[in-house]
Amino acid sequence: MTASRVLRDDPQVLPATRERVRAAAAALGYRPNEVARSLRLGRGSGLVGLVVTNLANPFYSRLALGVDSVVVKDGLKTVIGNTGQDPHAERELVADLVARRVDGIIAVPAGADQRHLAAAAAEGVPVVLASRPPEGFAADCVLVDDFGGAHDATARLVRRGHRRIGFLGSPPAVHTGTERLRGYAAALSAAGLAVDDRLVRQGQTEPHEATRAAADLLALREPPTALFCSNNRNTIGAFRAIRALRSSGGPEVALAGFDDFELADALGLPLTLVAYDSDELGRAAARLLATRLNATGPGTATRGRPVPPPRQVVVPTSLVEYEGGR
Amino acid sequence: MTASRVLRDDPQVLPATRERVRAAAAALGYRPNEVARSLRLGRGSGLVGLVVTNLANPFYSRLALGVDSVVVKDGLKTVIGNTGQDPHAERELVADLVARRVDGIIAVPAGADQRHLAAAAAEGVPVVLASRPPEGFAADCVLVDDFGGAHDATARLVRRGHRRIGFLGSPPAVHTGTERLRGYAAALSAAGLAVDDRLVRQGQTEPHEATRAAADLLALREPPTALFCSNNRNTIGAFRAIRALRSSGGPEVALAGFDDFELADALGLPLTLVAYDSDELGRAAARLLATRLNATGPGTATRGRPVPPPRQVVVPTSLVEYEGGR
DNA sequence: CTGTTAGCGCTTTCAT
DNA sequence: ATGAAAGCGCTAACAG
Repeated sequence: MTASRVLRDDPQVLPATRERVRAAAAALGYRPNEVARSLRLGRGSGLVGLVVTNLANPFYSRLALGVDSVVVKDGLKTVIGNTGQDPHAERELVADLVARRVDGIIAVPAGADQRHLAAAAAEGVPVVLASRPPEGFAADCVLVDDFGGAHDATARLVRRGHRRIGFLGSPPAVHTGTERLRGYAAALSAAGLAVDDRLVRQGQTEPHEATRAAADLLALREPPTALFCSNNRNTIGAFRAIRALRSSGGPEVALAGFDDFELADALGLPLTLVAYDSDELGRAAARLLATRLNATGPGTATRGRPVPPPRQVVVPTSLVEYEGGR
Repeated sequence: MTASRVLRDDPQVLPATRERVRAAAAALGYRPNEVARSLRLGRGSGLVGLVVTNLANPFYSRLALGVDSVVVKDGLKTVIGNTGQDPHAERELVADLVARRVDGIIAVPAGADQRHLAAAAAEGVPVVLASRPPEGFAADCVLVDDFGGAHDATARLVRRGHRRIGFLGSPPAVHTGTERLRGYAAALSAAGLAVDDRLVRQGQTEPHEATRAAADLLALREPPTALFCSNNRNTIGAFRAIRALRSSGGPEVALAGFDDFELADALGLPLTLVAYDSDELGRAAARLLATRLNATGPGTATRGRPVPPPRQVVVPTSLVEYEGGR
């Protein structure tokens, strides 16, 4: 018992005793069992669950890093679950995190169905959404200015004289993709241009799929003179198609896309990118979670205390130009 | 009690009762508390700790993905801890993972001091090292063929006629860096060339540092005609220095490096890279851990049963050539 | 087949 | 300032 007090820095211990305990603990290499602690304390396990679709995508790894940097400061740890786009895996993962009594969940849901997250929230596990808004339940969330960023990038292409601008994006179920499509469409409308469905290709998740889709667009009878891509996977894929076209003597095609990425300056092609701080996205999500944990007390369902209303943070975007000169 | 049995799929339950329990559980949205389970079972927490220095480096995120893909199949989860090169943070992290009773730890230690990992292993938590061999204690490990890969890449530069080849690498404390330096040196020796210390720069961790170091080498009175870099951060940094030199009318400098990376084919510069399957590195590490968990039983210190000897897996490398044509 | 007892390692409460 | 008792949610071992 006294040992327990010492190791928790309870002041109610005689300094001499404390030292003896400390010495003994050190000698034995003793560390308290965190599993037993969290069981007794009734709080969560001191873990924050992070649910992403693909850690290999730098967007998600930066996000994870941002989350972890804040989470660690609160003495918690991050459990990363990778779902690989599989909705079933995501459901299982979330349920398991809840069973493990994580203190909170930060998720970038893959699809539109968020009932599993709603269930987690209902069981008293605070949920923060990153990059997608909550659907059908209340939760904090951190968004990127998808609409604005896409709008600005597209508008810039228009201002440079492009009238036929293709769109490459993720599957329609992904919120960011559709928001960015909206931004693209709005910029066209504002310029008095119609959205030509034949120039819109949604559904590419990996660069090679995007290369294929871009090549399709560029092979049309009336091909676009510029492409706007809704994420880094599509931009990289489209880049390869454009480069191939150019090296086979075809016309220059302008390229713009959402997400900045490493080596974007080195591709030998002018490139307009919508940049934002993806670490900050993670940090902001973790901060929202921390606030909520402080407000409601970790682990327990809201016990009487007033629940703060859901908050939403929007991370701003900016346009970056890469000259592509060599 | 009966409920407990049902939810554990214990066959000793009347089918009718089982259904009633299942129905009740579903109705209540009941899920067993994993924290309590692991406390009672005495096993670990069903978590595998992964310790890396920088998740934003694609090498580590791929590794993490590989680890997770295998770990999940065994019904476990991965806790990722990012240490940001800080040895102190790494010590704390490992101690904390042990206190959380993770079933095992997979680590890519940042420095040469591995006493914290040895301590974890001594407490009965199986440790698997990735990309560095254990120092001063027994543990399974997965290595890349650092020496061979570096040797082959350097030899190829030599065969192309280069006689002054610079080396850019990580701090000397990093095992891979020194092994790769050895491979570089061996290839030079084999060709009758001496290692010129003025052409060796160790210590760069981030691309911008590598750019600086490469620029230094290229500004020497007798500059190298080729550079070999011991990891992707250095290769990318060196690339920028070489590109800058070229665009200011300087000579062409050949570039080779360890680690393949996305867009390496798109840099407009010929590039020789040492490629290997970094997902496989993670998967292999996780498999080693799984084997050991099956052998010793999770959580408990080796209780009498014979402990299998440490195993070592080496992931092979291959050379990849990127033409860099535009 | 189902229920009772006991205890995993810790901490809160209540003595002393 | 220290210790004894009880219990967090679960399950192994033993009844019934």
